[in-house]
Amino acid sequence: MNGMEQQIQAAAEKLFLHYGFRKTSVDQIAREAGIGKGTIYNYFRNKEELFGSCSRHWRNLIDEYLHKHCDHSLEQPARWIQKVELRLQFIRKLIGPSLVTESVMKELVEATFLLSDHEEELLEETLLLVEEGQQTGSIRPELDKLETAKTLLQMERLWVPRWLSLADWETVCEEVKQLHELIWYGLHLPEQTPAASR
Amino acid sequence: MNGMEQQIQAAAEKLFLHYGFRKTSVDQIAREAGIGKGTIYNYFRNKEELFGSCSRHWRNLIDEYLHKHCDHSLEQPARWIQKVELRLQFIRKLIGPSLVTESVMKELVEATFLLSDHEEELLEETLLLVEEGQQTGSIRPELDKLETAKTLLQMERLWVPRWLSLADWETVCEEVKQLHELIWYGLHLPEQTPAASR
Amino acid sequence: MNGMEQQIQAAAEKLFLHYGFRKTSVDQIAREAGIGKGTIYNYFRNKEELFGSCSRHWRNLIDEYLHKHCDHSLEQPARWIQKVELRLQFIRKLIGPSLVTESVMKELVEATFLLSDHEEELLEETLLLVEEGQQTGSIRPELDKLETAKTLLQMERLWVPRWLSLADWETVCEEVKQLHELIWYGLHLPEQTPAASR
Amino acid sequence: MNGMEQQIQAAAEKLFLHYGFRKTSVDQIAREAGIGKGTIYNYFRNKEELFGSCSRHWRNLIDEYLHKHCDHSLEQPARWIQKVELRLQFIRKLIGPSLVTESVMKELVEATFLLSDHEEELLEETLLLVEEGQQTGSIRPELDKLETAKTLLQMERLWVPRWLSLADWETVCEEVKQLHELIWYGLHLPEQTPAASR
DNA sequence: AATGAATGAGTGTTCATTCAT
DNA sequence: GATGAATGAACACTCATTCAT
Repeated sequence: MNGMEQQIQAAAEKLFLHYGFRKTSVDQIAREAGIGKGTIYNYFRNKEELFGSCSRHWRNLIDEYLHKHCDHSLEQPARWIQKVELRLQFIRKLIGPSLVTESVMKELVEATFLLSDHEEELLEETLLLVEEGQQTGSIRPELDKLETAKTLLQMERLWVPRWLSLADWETVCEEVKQLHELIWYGLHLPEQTPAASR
Repeated sequence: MNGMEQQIQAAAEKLFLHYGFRKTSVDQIAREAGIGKGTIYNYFRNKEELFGSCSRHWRNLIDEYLHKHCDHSLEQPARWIQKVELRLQFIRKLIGPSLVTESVMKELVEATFLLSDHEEELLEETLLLVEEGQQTGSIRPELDKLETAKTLLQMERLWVPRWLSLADWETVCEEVKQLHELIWYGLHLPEQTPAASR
Repeated sequence: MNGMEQQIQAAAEKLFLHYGFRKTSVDQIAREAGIGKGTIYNYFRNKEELFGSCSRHWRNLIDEYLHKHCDHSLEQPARWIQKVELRLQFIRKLIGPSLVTESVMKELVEATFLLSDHEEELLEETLLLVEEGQQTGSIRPELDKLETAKTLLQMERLWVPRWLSLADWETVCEEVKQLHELIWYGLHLPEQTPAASR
Repeated sequence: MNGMEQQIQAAAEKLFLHYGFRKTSVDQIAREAGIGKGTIYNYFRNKEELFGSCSRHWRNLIDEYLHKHCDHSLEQPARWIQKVELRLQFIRKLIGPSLVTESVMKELVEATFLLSDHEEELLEETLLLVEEGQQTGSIRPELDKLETAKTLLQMERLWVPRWLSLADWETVCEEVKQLHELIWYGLHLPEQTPAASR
């Protein structure tokens, strides 16, 4: 990836992160990058592909960031919560201090999550988490592994745009904690354990 | 609200429900309503406001429907699940038999849930639900009422568009059940009750 | 057809006749008509349809003109030649005094000739001409009617753009005469009548 | 003409013959030639001039081919017909087995025929043909040599693109035959020879 | 009040040509 | 001489909004 491609992508990322895919025009990107409009099309087949490239970049950055900052000694569910928070933190950094609407966030999260080659990977990862939890006795063994993993993944995917659109980081942390407590321990009083939920 | 206003809104609702906000043009609405395009602007400041009015109407319809069909004798969490399912059912009815994409659904759900004047009301309702659960002993007393209610509300809001966009009603019910089981009983093994979750 | 539609079409015709379809932009037409670009699309689905409407108009004008000016008392081949000349004359009037390139002319002639509903009509007309010639003894009876008619039609279609692109009307008439003399009497010396043409 | 110039032109010819002038991009040509885009502009002022050069080349090739294959012992009009067919045959070879649209053909034929410096030459050639016909008694002596030659030349020029765009070679031959029969013997019954056509 | 014709800024994309290296 | 990245004018088409009638 040469300098110009990076220059274009940098401009595109900045604008996509602030205005989303639809509300960012190719003209805007060219202007932001300080280049001619046609130049963009020397590096990217079209607007969608440019966005795709940005998404992939974001995903990679997130992966790196998580890899670097995850504390693998943490027990579940703390480790999972940590991961969610790190992810959120990083995307926030990516966006910078300016505000972003929830709908823009949805576009972005969908983009980074929905990369088809990534989806399976994410699911696998979540599946491992569930299995580990069941082996170490922290997750109920009667839960269907795959279904549970899918639900957890979907859950995060649904919440992330909201969290990213909240201005106040403390509120975000509060919500993350709240949600995971709920997911982990449930609403019910423990003594009312179901005989067999499935 | 006079007849013309209703006529416009009825046409708008029909189209918004099928094609979403963006893919419904003002021309289409006028044509559907059998009136001139300009007339719409005598009753609604712009397209967005018209959509807002539709959203409010849908919300009211849903409220009525829930009020009519809720079985108040049900215990928690069955009652909550029932409510979610009723809501889904009703929106499905509203849309009719034709298929709707997930993105259209997101627009709709966001619209009906995000009405700022509605949010509080919904929260209050959910709060009552939590309090009741705690009083009857089905929800852990140590959970913060408000935070829990917020989380539950948000949860539904996030999942609903997904559920509405699934073609197969059985899959929907499966997912609803799955999610609520999770929320209710949590992931963890009951014997590992947290000493103090907050 | 109301005034605005005429206004648009008039502007479009003027420009199409001078610059051809491809080199006339929708912006240009709007500017020429003194209206907004979008207005054009209220009356014509797209640029092609607008061109189609122009073509149809031209064809009708030509038909009218021919109908009015044809001297039906003329014998063949004088009558056919007259028709060709009248057609040329009229298109010239349509275009006005300015010069037009041959390629533009080709576009135009193709457009007016190739209107699918018109093609058959033209062929039929030419066929009648051939039949009449054969009956009155002015056209060789051994010629295949249909093939001959097709050839004649094709011939005119191929020559017209050339004639229309010539600046000098006298040259045009000379060429028309020349061609038709050729077609009528052929190159060969009459005494060498073919026993069998091949 | 050095090697690079030839290399460029070869690539250009190949592409122009398949896709026509407009649908062949300079990028394509450079890629086909395996050189940089800018290099083309070191040898040809612009795309049009490059096309002109290609046209001139084709013309020369055709001339050579005709020179080599013409059977000079043939009588008129058979010789002229032969020439037309040879020309068509060669252009077909030039293009190769792939299909080409009529519009591409028009571009090509126009290009090869319209080269202004070539026109005179072609005319001269045709003139000789007419003169010879008149001397040998196969062409009516009262016809104006120059005018007749011009008409014949133009005739071929106009028909060739059509013939080249027909997929079926038999149909082509049929049409060629049909046209030349017409040109040679005319439509009229020989006994009605005009006293003085001019 | 009702109209709907008119608007024009905005969209993504193409490609012949230029020019710094 | 050779390069190919950079260019930007040009293209057809859309649609929420306005405003004269």
